[in-house]
Amino acid sequence: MKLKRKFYGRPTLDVTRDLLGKNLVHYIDGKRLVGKIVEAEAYIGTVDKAAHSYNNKKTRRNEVMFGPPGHAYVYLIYGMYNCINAVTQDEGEGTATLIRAVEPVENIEIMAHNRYNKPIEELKKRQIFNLTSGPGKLCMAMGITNKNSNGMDLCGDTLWIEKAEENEAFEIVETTRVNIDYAEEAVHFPWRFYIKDNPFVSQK
DNA sequence: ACATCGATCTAC
DNA sequence: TAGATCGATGTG
Repeated sequence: MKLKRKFYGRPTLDVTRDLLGKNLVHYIDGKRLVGKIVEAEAYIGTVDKAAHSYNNKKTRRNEVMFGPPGHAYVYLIYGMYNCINAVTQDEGEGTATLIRAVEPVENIEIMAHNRYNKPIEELKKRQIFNLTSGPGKLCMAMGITNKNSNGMDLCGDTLWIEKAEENEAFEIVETTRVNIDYAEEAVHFPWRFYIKDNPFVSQK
């Protein structure tokens, strides 16, 4: 069942925690690419020096962050990778959740092709666990780019998040975020959440 | 117009 | 641990 806009229009930390165990779905070329969200981080612009939206700064890149909740903020990073966020809270607040890792659920063989250009049978075990275990990796595996997905309505029919049919119980780990060394005091905010012991959680 | 850099990943 | 790679951003 597809998450509704009301789900996203809540405090960012609640949304971030609650996204764990949900399925990210990209309907592309007539196929559902699906991954279970196992790691996510909150970015809360007003008080967060790690956020693109810090200090209420709107730019052409991050304007989607300031739009209504339930939309995808997808940006290009390091010239070659994409990262996907879900916009949260209320319009104008500049808050979002970065999806950092998923576990492949449907059409993993397409993800293998998107990542390694090889049939899945030829992948080594460590390559399987490397398919979607990071924000850039999962976007590559699921065919999500800044060009095709930035600003996409997550309540539409192309890119969305849905409740899984069933979920094993899991424990949530709450810790500090990754690769934001420049963010001064925000470095210490415990705004990274992941499913304990899940092998698709990103390293470090 | 131009220099800088990044919410990353891979290969060495 | 260094290098890839390029659009967005800030500065002049």
